[in-house]
Order: sequence, then C-alpha cells, then structure tokens
Amino acid sequence: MLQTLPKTTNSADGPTHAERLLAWYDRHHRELPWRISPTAAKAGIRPDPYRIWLSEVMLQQTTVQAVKPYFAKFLERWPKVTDLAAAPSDDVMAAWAGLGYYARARNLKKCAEAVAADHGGVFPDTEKGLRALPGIGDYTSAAVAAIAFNRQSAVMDGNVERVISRLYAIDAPLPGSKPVMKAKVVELTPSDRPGDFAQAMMDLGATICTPKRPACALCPFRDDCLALAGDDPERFPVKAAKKEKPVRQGAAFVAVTPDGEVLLRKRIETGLLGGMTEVPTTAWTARLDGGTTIDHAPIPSADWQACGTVIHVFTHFELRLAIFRARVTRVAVDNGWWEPVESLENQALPTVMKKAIVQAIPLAFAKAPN
DNA sequence: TAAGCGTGGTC
DNA sequence: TGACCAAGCTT
Repeated sequence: MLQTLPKTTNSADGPTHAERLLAWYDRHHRELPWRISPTAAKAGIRPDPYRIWLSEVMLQQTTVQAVKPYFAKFLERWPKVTDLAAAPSDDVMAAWAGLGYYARARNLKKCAEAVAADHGGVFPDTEKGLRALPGIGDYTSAAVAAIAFNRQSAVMDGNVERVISRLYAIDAPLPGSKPVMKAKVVELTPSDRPGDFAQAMMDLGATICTPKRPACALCPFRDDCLALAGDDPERFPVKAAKKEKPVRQGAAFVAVTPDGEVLLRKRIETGLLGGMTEVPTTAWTARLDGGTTIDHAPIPSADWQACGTVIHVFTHFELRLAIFRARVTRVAVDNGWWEPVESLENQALPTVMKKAIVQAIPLAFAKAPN
C-alpha cells in the first residue's frame, strides 16, 4: 500500500502544520462563552484575561458542557477579578459546589486575591508571572499567556497529548513521554496567532482526534499522521496501567428537626472535599466497624433509622455510605449548625452530600411548584 | 515521582 | 453497565 511521505514541520514545499491547522480552525470556529468572535479577533481585540483564566481553571479535567452554567453564574456574580477577590470564601465554595475538584475553588479565590493585592487587579501577562499564582500550573499559565496575551507559549493538555502522540506515533507511555511531546508542541507553535493555534489543537483533539473513533478523514494532519499511516490511531496515546479502585465504607447522619432544619457542619480546609459543607459522617474506612455505627452519630440518643445506601465513586476510591435519619429536637451543637431544608441549595454541598440528604429526605432540593 | 483530588457524560 | 475519561494542580 502506497503511503504518503510525511512532511517535515516547516517544509518549504507547502504550508506548515500550524498554517494548515489555523486554516482548519478558521473554518470550524466553535462559539464558546469565554471566546471572542473571529471578527473581533481580526480587529486586534484581545479576550478578557479574567474570563480566560476563569474558564481555564473550570475546564481543568472538566467538560465544556459542565463548565458552561458555572462560568455564566460566576461571571454574572463576580464580573471582575477584584469582585471575586472581595467575595466571601463560603459564597465562592457554594457557587462551585457540584463542579468537583474543590481545591480549584480554594485556589481560585487565593489567585484572585493575589492578583488584586499584588498586581493591582491586573493579571500578569507572561507565562512565568502567571505560573507563580495559586492553582495555575504548566498548562493554565501557557494557555492564558497564549490566548489572552498573544504569547508564543506551548500549550499542552490532554487533547494536545493525544494529537501529538498520534501525529508522531509516540510509543512511550504517558506521563513519562510528556517532555518529548512538549518539545514537539514547542516546535509547532507559531509566533503568529499562538493563542488560536493552542485553541485549534485542543478543538482538534475534542472534535476530530477523539479518544475513540477519530474522524481522521476530516483531519488537517491526515497526510502526516504516523499513527494513521500505521493504521491504528486509537492505540495512542499509550498510558501507564492504572490501579484498581479500593472500596471505602462509612455512615452519614441526617438529623431533622420538627421545623425542617438539617444538621450541617463544615469540613476541614484541606484534603477530600476540603472546606465544603457536609452532614455528619463517620470516618470512611476500608472496613465498617460493625455494630457501633450509631455510637458515632452526632446525637447518639436519637432514634436513628437506616434508610438505604448511597454509592459514590471518587477519583481514587468508591464510597458506600449507609444513610441514617432521625427526627430530633433542635439542640445546641459544637461544630455545626441547623439549616432549613429550603435553603440547602445555597450551601456548599458537594454532590455526594446532596445524594446522602436526598436519600434521607427525598423532597430536598426539589424545586417548589409555582 | 506518584498519589490525592469530583463529577457527569459516553459507549 | 461499568470502564473510560474531560482545556490539571499540588504536595
């Protein structure tokens, strides 16, 4: 079978990779809330660095679809980075609830405060300056520098890794192969429109060079792709084997007063679900210490009723949470508070906690009929 | 360097 | 239907 000879990166006899990719990008522009229109871009308008940063942090390990409503909510509530810097942390955590990876929200607030206090409310316009801020790593610093400030920064995320690993048929497994791939991205990134190039690489990975069943026939790199020439693009990127997920077990306690208030408390600032709101729970351990569960209830004298199990899968373990509920009189509590069921939606409750509460109170979080 | 860190969509 | 995985960062 006749194969097309791969072109070099900047072959003299045709457009470069970057030129072909940008031509594809101009034909397939995706409208996204944090992007500016191609017309505005052509007129030399730059996007708002605050919006680019906010969207990039939200998009870390998170799909565009999941981010959209959160991005709209944050932008409406805190239109500028100085607004976010001045906001109460609890409000920010509550607004982030449900999006996951809550360290991002804690760092988002810290970063906004640093920009407001140390940079006069203006984002640094270099990769290095951005990289020094909380929650901004290799990817985000390069992405904001390129997209918001037109810097020639090499942007590599999961999409770009997939595109590069296929284009060059890189057999070495991730994450060890990252430096090799990064060098390729550096080589490809143009001085003209580096931000569009970065977004184009990510769009290509998201829409054409997909993990399963890539649409190679539509790819601007189809004549150069070594993985396609080798007839098995899906084989890339090669990844290190992942560990199996352990199971942890615990119990959660939903105490309800006759007035319809639920006992809540705040988790410690660090670690899993750090700084978020929860209903009281036991520790989550490999084995349930059978028989003594109720002894760990916040109000041990209450009449606790088992009402089912919630299974929730975190990144590195599966949680089986036995749910107990009790009708209790409103008593003073050391490290918690009583929250009306109707206002639970304003709390910084992660999804697993909402599931626990709904298991005990099926009508919680139900929209009131009008 | 490897492990810890959420959630929802997809096939 | 369960395994995979999405615009990663921190320690």
